[in-house]
Amino acid sequence: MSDTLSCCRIEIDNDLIKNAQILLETEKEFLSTKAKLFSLLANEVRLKIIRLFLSYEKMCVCDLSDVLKMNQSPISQHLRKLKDAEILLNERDGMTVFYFLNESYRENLKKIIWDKG
Amino acid sequence: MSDTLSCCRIEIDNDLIKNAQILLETEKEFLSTKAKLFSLLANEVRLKIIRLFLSYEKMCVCDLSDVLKMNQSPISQHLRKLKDAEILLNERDGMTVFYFLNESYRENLKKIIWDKG
DNA sequence: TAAGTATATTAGAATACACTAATATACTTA
DNA sequence: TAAGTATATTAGTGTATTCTAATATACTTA
Repeated sequence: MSDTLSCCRIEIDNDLIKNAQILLETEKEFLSTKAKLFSLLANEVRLKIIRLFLSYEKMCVCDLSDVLKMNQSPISQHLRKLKDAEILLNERDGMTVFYFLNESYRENLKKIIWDKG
Repeated sequence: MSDTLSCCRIEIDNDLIKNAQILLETEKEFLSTKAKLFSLLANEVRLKIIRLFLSYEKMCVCDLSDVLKMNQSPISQHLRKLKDAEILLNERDGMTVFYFLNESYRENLKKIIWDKG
């Protein structure tokens, strides 16, 4: 896409175009980070997992596998993504690995998920 | 995936499993709807478009095409998705189609996009 | 009406995603 | 140490997403 205008309209507001570009440039990193967060929440299985951790403090992979009636492998893969994003943390207790919410995300996740809309 | 347990752990909390399943079943539609909303916000181009409409009342396809430096076709396609979800509305003025935010979504979108996290 | 403009739609290609199946790893216990 | 268990990882397949290129539609104006 070139930098030339996409149509030849007369009433083009060049200030609007310029200011809007500056706005997006200013918030570029922020919006990119947000989009990545939303893409994690966009998957129903991951959204369910997060929803569960808003009510249940700790769960192991088996618990989630049983609750969601899914094989262990995809559950592990989803947990990995949530852990990479630091939304979840985990700790090992013997053979069992317990996952739990990173508390610094709790309030924001509650708002994002629960607010009307 | 069968309904049988996914591991043979002793300390399984059957009440937790059952209650968690009931919780998800209760919120099933809600979570599914939310996941769809998040999938719209998960695309950087669409997130930028929504962000723009939080600051600029109305824009036509050309405006967005110029601001985002993208061809008209993908912009139209993204706008279609946002319109289908009723996040955006539009109105035609001659040859120009102006898009604008569905005001009933504004506060929620502001919260979702802007809150910390 | 004919030509021109803004927008919408479609087909197709490249990429990303989420699962299954198989296997690897880390830990426990006989 | 050997066998068993919970979790993690990987390869591969089917599906979904997002773009480009081409074309269709709706409107305007000469």
